[in-house]
Amino acid sequence: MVLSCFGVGLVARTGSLIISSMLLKRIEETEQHLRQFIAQHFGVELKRLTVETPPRTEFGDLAFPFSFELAKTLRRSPREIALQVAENIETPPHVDRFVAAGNGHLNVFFKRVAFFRDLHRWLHSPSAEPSGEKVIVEHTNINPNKAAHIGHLRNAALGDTLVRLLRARGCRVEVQNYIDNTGVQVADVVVGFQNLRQMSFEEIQSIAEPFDYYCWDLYAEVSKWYQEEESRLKFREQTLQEIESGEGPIPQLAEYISMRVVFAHLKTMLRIGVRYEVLPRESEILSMKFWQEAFQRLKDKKAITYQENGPYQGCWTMQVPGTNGQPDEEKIIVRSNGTVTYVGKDIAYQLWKFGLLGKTFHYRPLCQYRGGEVTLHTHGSPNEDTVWLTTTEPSPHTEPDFGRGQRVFNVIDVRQSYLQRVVVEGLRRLGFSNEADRSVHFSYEMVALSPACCSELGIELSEEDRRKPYVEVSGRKGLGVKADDLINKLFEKSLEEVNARGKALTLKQRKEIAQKVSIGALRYFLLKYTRNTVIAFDFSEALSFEGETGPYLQYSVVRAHSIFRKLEADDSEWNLSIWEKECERMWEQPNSIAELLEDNELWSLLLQAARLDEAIDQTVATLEISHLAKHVFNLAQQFNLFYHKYRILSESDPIKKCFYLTITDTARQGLLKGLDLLGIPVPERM
RNA sequence: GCGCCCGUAGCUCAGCUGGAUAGAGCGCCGGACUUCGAAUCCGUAGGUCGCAGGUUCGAAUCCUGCCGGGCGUACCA
Repeated sequence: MVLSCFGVGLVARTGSLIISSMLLKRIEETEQHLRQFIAQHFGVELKRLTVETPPRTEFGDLAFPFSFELAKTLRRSPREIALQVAENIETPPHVDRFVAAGNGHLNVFFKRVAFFRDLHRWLHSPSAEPSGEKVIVEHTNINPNKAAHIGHLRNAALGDTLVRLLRARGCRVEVQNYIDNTGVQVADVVVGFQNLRQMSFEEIQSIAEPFDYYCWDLYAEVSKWYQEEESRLKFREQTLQEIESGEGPIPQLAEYISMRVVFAHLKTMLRIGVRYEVLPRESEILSMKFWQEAFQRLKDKKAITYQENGPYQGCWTMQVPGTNGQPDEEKIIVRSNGTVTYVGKDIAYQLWKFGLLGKTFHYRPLCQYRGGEVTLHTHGSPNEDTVWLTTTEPSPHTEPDFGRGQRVFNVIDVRQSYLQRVVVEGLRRLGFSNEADRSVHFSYEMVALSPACCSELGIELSEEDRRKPYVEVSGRKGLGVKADDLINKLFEKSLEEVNARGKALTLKQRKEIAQKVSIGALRYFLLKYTRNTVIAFDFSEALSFEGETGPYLQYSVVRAHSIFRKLEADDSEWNLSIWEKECERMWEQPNSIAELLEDNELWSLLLQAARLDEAIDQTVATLEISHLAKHVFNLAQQFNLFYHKYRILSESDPIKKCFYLTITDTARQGLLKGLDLLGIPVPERM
C-alpha cells in the first residue's frame, strides 16, 4: 500500500509501535464525534468542522464554531445550539468534557493525565520510516560562476527544510541541485579569464582559494567590460557556442571553472547543514539529447509552433495561457538561430524528473560527506553520503535510480514564476496534466539589501537606488553579501559570546558550540519570515542572538539538558534512573498528578508541545515553513516561562519532582524534534 | 499598459480554511542573578490593521475601487 504523505496528517501504520500523531488524531476523532451528533440531532450533514485554538487555555483545548453556521438553518441562536450539544453529547474516551463558551463556541477539554502520558511517549517514539510516494525536491541551483550569496542561502535553507519535513511525513525524498554549467554566466567568467586576465589553464588552476570569490569579482568585472563596449558581447556568443559544441580547450576550461565553483558551493551549503544527492547538469541534458527528445515530442504534439513571420519569425514558440482572463502569450522556446532557451531545457529536465522522457543519465560519485566535511570522491564504494554527478558514460559503480518522482518541488524565487508556468504548461501540452498538477513551484521572495547594509558594505548607490526601500542583490554588479562571509561573521560573533561564558571549556569545544550557534542563528533568521516577505537584509538583525532567534531556541534546550545532566551527576538518592522508575509509577497512579495538571500554565506548555504534529501538518499543507519556526519559538517561550517559575531539582516532594522533570523532558523532546526539522543543531551547553 | 505580491505598534514581522479582548521580537522606560545558566524572565507605554465601499450573525482575513511600494512581463537566466 502506498500512502500519500500529503493527505490528512495520519501516517499511521497499524501494528507498528510508531505513534505517528498525537493531537491530530484526537482532533479528528473529536470532529467526527461531533459531526455524528450534529447529523443525528439536527439532521444536518456537515462536511468538515472548523477547529480553532481558544484564545485562552481556561476556555478549553479545542474550539468548534459550527453553531454559528447552524444558527441560520436551524433558526436558533448559536449559544442555544452550543448549550444543547454540550449538555447532551457523550464524551469520547480522550475527552473530559464539552463546554458551551462565549456566544456559541463549543469547547473541548481533554483528559489531561492520559494526554500527558501519551504525549511523553509520542515524543520519545521513533519517526516513521519513509514509505510513501517518491518526491523530488530541486533546490539551490546556483549558476556555477561565482560565490553563493544570501539569496542562495534562503533558497537552500527553505529547500532543505522542506526536505526534512517531507521525510518526517514519510515521503521518500530525493534532493537534486541542478547545475547550469553551459550557460551565459559561466561563459562570461571564461571570457574574463581569456580576454581580461589572459591567463593560461595552468595559471587558472593555481589560483588560490577561495576560487569562487575570485570569480565573483571577475564576473562583475566582465559585466562592466561588456557595458563599456557593446561589441565585446561577441566574445560571449563565441564562447557560449564553443562550450555547447563540447570540443576543444574552451569547454574544458568551462568545465574546470564550473566544477571548482560547484565544489565551493557544496562546502558552503554543508556549513549550514544542507546536502544533496545528485547534481544533474545541463551539459548532460544537451549531450545526451534530452532536449532533442523533448523537442521532437513538443513538435509531434503540436505543443509549439514554428513562426513563419511576425516579430518571432523563425522561432518555435509555445502558447501560454494568460492569468486572470488575460490573452494568451507566446513564449519563445527555440530561438531563430536554432538554439534552445533555458525554459526549453527545463521542460526536458522536468520530464526526466517524472520519468517521462524515456531516457536517463549515467552517474558517477563526485563527493563524499564525511565528518562534517565534503571531499572529492577518490576511492571506496559509494554510499548514502555520496553526491552523484550526471555523466554520459556508465561508471563502474552501481548507479542509483534517480528521477522518476511522483511529485516534484522546484524551489525557485518568485521572480521566475512566469518561467515556471511555461514549464508546467509544456508538461500539460504534452499530455501529462497529472504530472503538471504535481509539479510545484515552491516560490519565495528575494533577499535584498537594506540601505543600512549597503552603507556598511561601502556600496555606493545610484540616485535611483537610494530612493528605494531596499536594493536587489546582483551578481552581475557584484552587489551582495557572500554566504561564506556572513557565516564567518556569525561564527566570530558566536565565538565571542561563547568565550564570554564558557570559561571552563577547551577552545575546540568552544568552537564547536560557536559553530552550532551561528548556524542556528542563520537558519532561524532565514526561515522565520513567510515566503512572500522580501527580506531586506540587515546585519544587526541577522547577527542577533536574543529574542526571536535561533540561539534563543537552542538556549532553552540547553537549559533543559543541563537539568538532566545535573540529575545524572547527582549521587544522592534522587538521580536519573530513579526519575525513570518514578515516571512509570506516576503513569500508573494518575490521581497523583491530576491535581498538578490543573495548573493552566503547565498544561498549555504541554499542549503546545503536542501541537507539533499539527504544526508539521499545517506547514506541509501550506508550504509555509515560517509556521513551524513560529511554533517552535512559542514552545521555547513557554518552556522558559516554566523554567523560570518552577524549581525542579530542588523540589522536595518526589511526586512533584518527577512530574516537573517529565514536563521538562517533554518540552525538550518537542523542541529537539522541531529544531531538527528546521535543521538547527543543538549544543550540549552554550 | 497588463499580471503577481506587499501595506498591521517607533522598527522588523506573525495572525492557520472569516470567529472570542489583533499578537511576537527589537527599541524605549521600570524591575528580577548568594538560587536548575540573565543568550533568560516580569511589568509599563505604544495600533483609525493604507483609504473608501460591499458581502456576512461576525472581516486584519473574502469581493470591488482607489492610494502607495516591490517584482515580473527579453530571440537573458
